[in-house]
Amino acid sequence: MGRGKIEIKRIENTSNRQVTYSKRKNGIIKKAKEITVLCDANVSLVIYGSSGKMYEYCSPKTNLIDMLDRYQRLSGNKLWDAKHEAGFSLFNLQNEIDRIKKENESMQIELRHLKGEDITSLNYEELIGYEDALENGLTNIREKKDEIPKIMRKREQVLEEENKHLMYMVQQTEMAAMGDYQQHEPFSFRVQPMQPNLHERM
Amino acid sequence: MGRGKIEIKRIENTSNRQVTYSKRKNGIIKKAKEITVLCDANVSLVIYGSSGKMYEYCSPKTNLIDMLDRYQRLSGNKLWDAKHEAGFSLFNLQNEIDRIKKENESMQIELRHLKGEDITSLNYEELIGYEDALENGLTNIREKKDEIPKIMRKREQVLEEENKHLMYMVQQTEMAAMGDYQQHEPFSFRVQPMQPNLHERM
DNA sequence: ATCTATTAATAAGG
DNA sequence: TCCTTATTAATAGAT
Repeated sequence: MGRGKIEIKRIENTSNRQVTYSKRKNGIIKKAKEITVLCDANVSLVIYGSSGKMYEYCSPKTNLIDMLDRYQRLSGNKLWDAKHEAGFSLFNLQNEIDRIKKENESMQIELRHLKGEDITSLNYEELIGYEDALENGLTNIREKKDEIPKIMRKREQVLEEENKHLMYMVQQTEMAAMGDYQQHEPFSFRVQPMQPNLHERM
Repeated sequence: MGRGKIEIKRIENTSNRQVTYSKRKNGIIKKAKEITVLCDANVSLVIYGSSGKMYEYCSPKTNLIDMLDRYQRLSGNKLWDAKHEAGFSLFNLQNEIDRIKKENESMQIELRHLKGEDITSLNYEELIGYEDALENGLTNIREKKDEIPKIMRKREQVLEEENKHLMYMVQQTEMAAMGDYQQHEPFSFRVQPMQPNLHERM
């Protein structure tokens, strides 16, 4: 439908392709809106081209979640498998959500168990397993915790030494200033810290 | 584009609406496929009408997850907010996924911390917190664990008593059978267990 | 972006 | 649903 017929294959001329993309994109969106109004249909449409900009349309009064739910209800996995060749993807998205939710749930349960909640349903072996895990965790945590006083002591020592060094520098500078009345900013030099990388977490 | 011009408003005649829906649906899907091929575009399209059947198209080599990711990257939340009036929904779905993923991640971290892994970044207060949680969990788990031998002993006792009772019943029955040679199935009665609901988990 | 010749979509009818 | 066809709508190429 234009000055000439075109074959449906990739338009090699970049600017022609861009122009056609823009025109046809608008056309599709218009059609989507029209079918929505004319036929009480629900449409969800997302387009992006090589330019990168993405456009979307979703008919009012619905959203993709509803559409997914509806799709799930209306089509079994078998139908889905049959349609897979089209490159459909909504199902994958739902699958991902399901997968994450399941993961979530099992982690929640494990967390509760580790905290000693909801453990009525656990058998002896499971209880032993959690006990071991907790003991192990406790050992690790306590090891780390007990390290901290040592680190603090070390840090204190380093700070003390740095302090001494600074005191010495200050004294030296004051002495120098005493002998030089031209000096207006007696303490303007930069003292390099002796241990600049002492940043262990506490 | 037809025998007459039509206004873009709901077609009240049901069968006309159905027919138009079907034709236009095919038209949109065709257009979607065409723009995909002609312009290297990516299109995701879902349609359903009042009939209930749902159709979808998604261009090859992409899927909705990729499209969502791309959308997220290309458009800030502000753009999203501005577009909200359209009834768009993909964002909601992505938000849900993000939310669950975040939840997931923080649980994974908490689990690792409880197991004493990746604790280098924890400060003293956090370490104390985990220590308390672990001690508490350990107490609960051990309490439950220690209950089990008691339950087992109790169950053993009950079984022993039940055994005695059964022995007695068997003796009685054998005696009765001795005095009655017509009896062909001497042990065919049902012995009721004394404590039918002893099903505590082990 | 706008124009317009031409093709494509489709409304109405069978 | 499919076919036909008159008519409108979309758009390819040019400006």
